[in-house]
Amino acid sequence: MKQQEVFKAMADPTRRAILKRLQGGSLTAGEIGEAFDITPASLSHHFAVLKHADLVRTERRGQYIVYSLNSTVFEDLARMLMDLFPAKGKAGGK
Amino acid sequence: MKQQEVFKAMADPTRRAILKRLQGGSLTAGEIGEAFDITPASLSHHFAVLKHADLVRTERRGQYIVYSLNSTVFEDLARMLMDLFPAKGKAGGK
DNA sequence: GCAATACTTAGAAAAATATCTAAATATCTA
DNA sequence: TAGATATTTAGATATTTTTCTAAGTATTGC
Repeated sequence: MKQQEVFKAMADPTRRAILKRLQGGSLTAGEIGEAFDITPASLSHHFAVLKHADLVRTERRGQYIVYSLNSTVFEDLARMLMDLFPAKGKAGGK
Repeated sequence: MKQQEVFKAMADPTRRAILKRLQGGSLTAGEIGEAFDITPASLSHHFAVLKHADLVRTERRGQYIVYSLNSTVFEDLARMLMDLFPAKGKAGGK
């Protein structure tokens, strides 16, 4: 996991909202964009950041591009966080 | 939890390194600073961001100011992430 | 092939962030 | 109280990020 890229990606509220929209399942770029008051170009930039962080996956379907969540990275991130703070009850910790 | 503040705080590598240093226990601002090639003023700015996100707690001890982790927020953040991605195995999810 | 649709890339402007120097505040100790 | 140490605040500058407009690429359907 590229930690820096992932955290940077998560730091923007628009991007977090995009991820949230994808919770329900895959959507095309256009479908995602409907929810935001932002140009397609700006949206595309956000997609690029999310993709670079490997938080989303893409697949072309005809003239559409379909985005979906990459749950794996979320799991890694959550694990990383759990690792970052000292376990209070348990002995664990890397 | 102020989600936006927390994510923004975590997005900077220096701040994540500060948090990491605090895993071992409380440290004074100066002790933390030893590890970084950055002025006390800049460091202080990072402390302010971390404090604002409630990721660290402070306590004055004489002329020193002692910083320590606030594990609670890390737990909240980890939970939030688990919530953000669709549970694959379990049925859960808010 | 040509026009329409969906999306991305390039380049510029605006806004936010990180860093610095200088000065201020708080506390200790002589 | 004065001087030294620890840290923060203020204000300026440099860098990064977000957003936009305009132009480019890919695909569909006539």
